Amino acid sequence: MTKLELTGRKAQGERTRKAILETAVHIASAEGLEGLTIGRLALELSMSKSGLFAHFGSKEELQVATVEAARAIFIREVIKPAFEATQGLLRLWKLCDIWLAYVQSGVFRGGCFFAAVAAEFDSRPGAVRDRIAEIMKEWLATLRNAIIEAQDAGHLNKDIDATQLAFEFNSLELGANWAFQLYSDPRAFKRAREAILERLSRYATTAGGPLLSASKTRTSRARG
Amino acid sequence: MTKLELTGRKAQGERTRKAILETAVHIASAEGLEGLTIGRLALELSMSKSGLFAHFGSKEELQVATVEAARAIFIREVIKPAFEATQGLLRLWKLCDIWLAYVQSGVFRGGCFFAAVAAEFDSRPGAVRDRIAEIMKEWLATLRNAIIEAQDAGHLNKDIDATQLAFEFNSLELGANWAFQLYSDPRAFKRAREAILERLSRYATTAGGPLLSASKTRTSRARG
DNA sequence: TGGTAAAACGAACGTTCGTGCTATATACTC
DNA sequence: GAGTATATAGCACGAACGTTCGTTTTACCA
Repeated sequence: MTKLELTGRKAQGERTRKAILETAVHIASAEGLEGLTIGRLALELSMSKSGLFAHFGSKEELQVATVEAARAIFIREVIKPAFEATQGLLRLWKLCDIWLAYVQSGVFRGGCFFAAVAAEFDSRPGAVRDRIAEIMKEWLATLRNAIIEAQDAGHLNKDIDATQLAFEFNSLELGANWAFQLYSDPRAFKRAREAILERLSRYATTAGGPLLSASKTRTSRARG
Repeated sequence: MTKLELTGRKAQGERTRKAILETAVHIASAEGLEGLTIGRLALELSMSKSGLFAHFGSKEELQVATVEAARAIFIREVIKPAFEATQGLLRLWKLCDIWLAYVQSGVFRGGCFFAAVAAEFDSRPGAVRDRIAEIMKEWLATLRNAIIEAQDAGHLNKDIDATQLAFEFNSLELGANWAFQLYSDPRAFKRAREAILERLSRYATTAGGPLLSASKTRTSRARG
């Protein structure tokens, strides 16, 4: 019930907090969670530093909240759409394809939020780093699960190592993000897709193959 | 001649500069080029901020010099050792294997220097970003060249796309670096090696195959 | 309409940042 | 040993950082 009420004394604060975090995610994806300064954030939102600060209590809390907000966006924009596909090879492919499309779309100036902040915090112990590591592990586990489900559905060869393949797909996605951010070259996404599809089709059973080629043309049409 | 003289009025300054940059590379690999502050650097080297600052003139120049120093280390520790191998499949494998071993060795607290600073500066235009992009392009070109040489030597199938394969290898290396920095899991290197070797052996001709298996056992023995 | 709690503000705190300016210490040349 | 260029130090600056404080505005409820 408390989640649904849009008015009330506490409602305005909640709305402001949401607006702050939305801007925070955008800034942080480009300038990092440390480059995300409270003054800069306040300026962008036309509010006072102190008024903004009161919503969080410390910079670290702001950073953690920003990470959490980015996770919600990621789930909404990538995970959920991919999970509309039926479990199996198609969903696995959708997870990768939508991830790449989302990064390429340029919704965030800095590309993948988590790739950016993971590199920033991987040598900086604390609550922020811990949460980032958890969330990226979630993502890796989601990939791995999708692989196993595709195996269980009979779409994918059963004797491939799901952890290994998830690692490879994740690496290719990170590689595409890296190349696009540094060279603005959209061919990086094509290369990542090609590499992923090559593996999928090589490991696909006769039952899984058709699923894949159907998805491939559909995606191309949507992008072209 | 000027390069060889180790004494002279200008010599001391050169030596200090070198010492500064060596420390700078270590700090920057972990805390980033922006987290690399002049005060912190001076403290670590037991010298004054202004005395240190005089060697560079601006923070940006210090950052560029640090990037240059990291490049020199990378060439000395990865490129040169790999180029001792004969041109062809072996050298290609060495480039990847030594890169992974170097990151795994933990010489830098923050893992691959360039992976770290590329993520930090990819949305920050300027001389630093430009130099980082150039150097990483050099690395990608080195990989691509090694692939083409392996093809020319008859070790590798001629109809594979060298640019595509270089992208995939680079991605797997970045992925291993990412996983190791975030989870301290050395299995990430094993996974990257496995993925690279799988591709190499699949694309290897009958002439190239033996080269690879010889190198594989040699590396395993060296690491065990 | 008056009371009240939440929300936002403005000003200031102590630090640290990069960057000047000026002076001193060092080491080489003549 | 005097002269000189180089290398380092000391000190101060303006700006920005995260954070705290007391106050004012806003919006709901009785």
